[in-house]
Amino acid sequence: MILPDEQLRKLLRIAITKAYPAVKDIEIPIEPVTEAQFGDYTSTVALKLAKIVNQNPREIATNLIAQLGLVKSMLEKADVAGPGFINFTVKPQWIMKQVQGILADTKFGSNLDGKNRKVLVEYISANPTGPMTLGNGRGAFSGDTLANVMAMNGWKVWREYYLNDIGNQVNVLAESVIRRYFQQNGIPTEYPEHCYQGEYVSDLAKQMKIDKLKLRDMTSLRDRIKGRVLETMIKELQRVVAKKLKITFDAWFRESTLGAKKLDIKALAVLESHDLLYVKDGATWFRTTAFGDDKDRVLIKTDGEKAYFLSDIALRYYRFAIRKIDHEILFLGADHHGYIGRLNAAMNALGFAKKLDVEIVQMVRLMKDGVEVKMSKRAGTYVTLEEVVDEVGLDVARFFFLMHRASTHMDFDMTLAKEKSEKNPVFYVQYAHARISSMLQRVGKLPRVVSKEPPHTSELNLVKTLLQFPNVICEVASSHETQKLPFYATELATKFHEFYTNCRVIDEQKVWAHRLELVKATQLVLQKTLKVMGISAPEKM
RNA sequence: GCGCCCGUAGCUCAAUGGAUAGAGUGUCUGGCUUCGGACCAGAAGGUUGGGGGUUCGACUCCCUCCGGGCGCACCA
Repeated sequence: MILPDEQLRKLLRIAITKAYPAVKDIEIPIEPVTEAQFGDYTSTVALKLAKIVNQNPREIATNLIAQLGLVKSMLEKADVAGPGFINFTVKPQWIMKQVQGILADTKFGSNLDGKNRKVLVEYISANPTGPMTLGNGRGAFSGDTLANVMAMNGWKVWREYYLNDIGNQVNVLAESVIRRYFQQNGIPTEYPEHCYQGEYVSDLAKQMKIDKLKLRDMTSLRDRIKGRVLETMIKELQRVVAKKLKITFDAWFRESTLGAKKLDIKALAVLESHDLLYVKDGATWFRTTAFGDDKDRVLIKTDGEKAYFLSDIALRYYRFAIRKIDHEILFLGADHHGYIGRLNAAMNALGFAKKLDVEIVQMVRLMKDGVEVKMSKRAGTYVTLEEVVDEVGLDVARFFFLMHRASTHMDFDMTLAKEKSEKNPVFYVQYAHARISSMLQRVGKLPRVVSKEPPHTSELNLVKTLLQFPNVICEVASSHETQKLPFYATELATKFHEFYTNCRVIDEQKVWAHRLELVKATQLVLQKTLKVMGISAPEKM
């Protein structure tokens, strides 16, 4: 089906070609208008043209309207307003007719912009050294939702969780477990600062069976149990992701795989071939400053161990050179934002510039009764994501996190979230869906009747909101701003509730046919909106 | 000190450089004999942190100051 804004854009493009043949490839913005006095849709294209053709924008708008041609089936009128807006008033019958289109189009909202290219979305990727935090949750829901949206945009989506299963952190975790175990079994030991402080370490220690007779030094003890500890932690992460967050990944990719496949060596060779490596103070450095980074970075440490950054380079080499991924979207916690510079340097060096988008997910400040709770994995003061989801419910948690732009700092007040759970906007949206389901059930085999009344404003507004859905999906896909979805869902629910209040669908013992269609279309779009956010659309509440 | 993010209604947050800055929540006032009142209608609430600049037009872009968060490792 053809959307109204597409249609209007097409008309304007023709008008521009006629009136201003010299102008090529100008972007034509079309926006829906909420205030009735300005019509249904508006365009600022005359204002944009003013700079190009050096002419009064109102004059341009008048010229363009004169060239609009015959579109009697759709347009009521087009007029100039303000500094040079072109306001379109669309015929009510035309708007109402689009409901059929929505119902007939099983792929309504989807498009083929992605051209079946491969996009890899990496999100969460919380380290297996502790429970997932609220910040992880934010990235989880954003990433998962954006992946859904990209799929609707015709991309082949691959969801990946990158698991840092090697490195010093694993040793620290194992040491923490051992020391806790000692404490639990009356073996004198200290518990140093660098060890993980959280309760979960004690739980892990209780699960571990450490053979006391073979106690030697910390290092050998550590090496003996760290594999088991790590796998326990990974299983725990996977349990929460699958069972609590209900998120499915295409792969849980382990950092250790990179070494096993010798990808780090291959990536190094690429950098070497571009003369981007040098040795200083016994370490191997990558000249990232050549790509605008603050300083060069070490890839191989003096002790011969690989630095963490090398893994990330190898990972990109794997994804782009071997797996031939077309694009990557990486969700990173804000505490890693300093990392973007060197990641981009790596992408440039490997020849994959601009193929990586890094989305920074800002910290979540946890509040309780209006007071901030300082959270630290290391200090062991935090509320886990699992606790929050259990407390407020997955739908509430997802909607709440998605409502906020990922780049903004946000407060999450546990007390408030619990208190307001009945009034949470997600219920408002779900209620609209439940209401529809109930209506459709009631309709049954009641006789359908056709109305000759002109459509009510609430009906028109509802249809216009439905017609916005494909645009919302496009906007989210290109901007990566997932908060547009919950806002759209709320608006759609509002428009439906208004319609419901003002227009009867089931009247006495008969059903108004065109309104029934509208209700069905609304249900369809509501379901799609909720589904893309990963939120349920209940029949009853 | 340097870099990134943020500052919008009492609170939590929206707003491709466009018309009178909007929602939810909280406060106040109304609305069900009939499709689900977890709803609807209305009121009040703002110098968009301050000050400059660019523009026909700035919450949005640039400069500066103030306030808050986070980074600045041969840790991961």
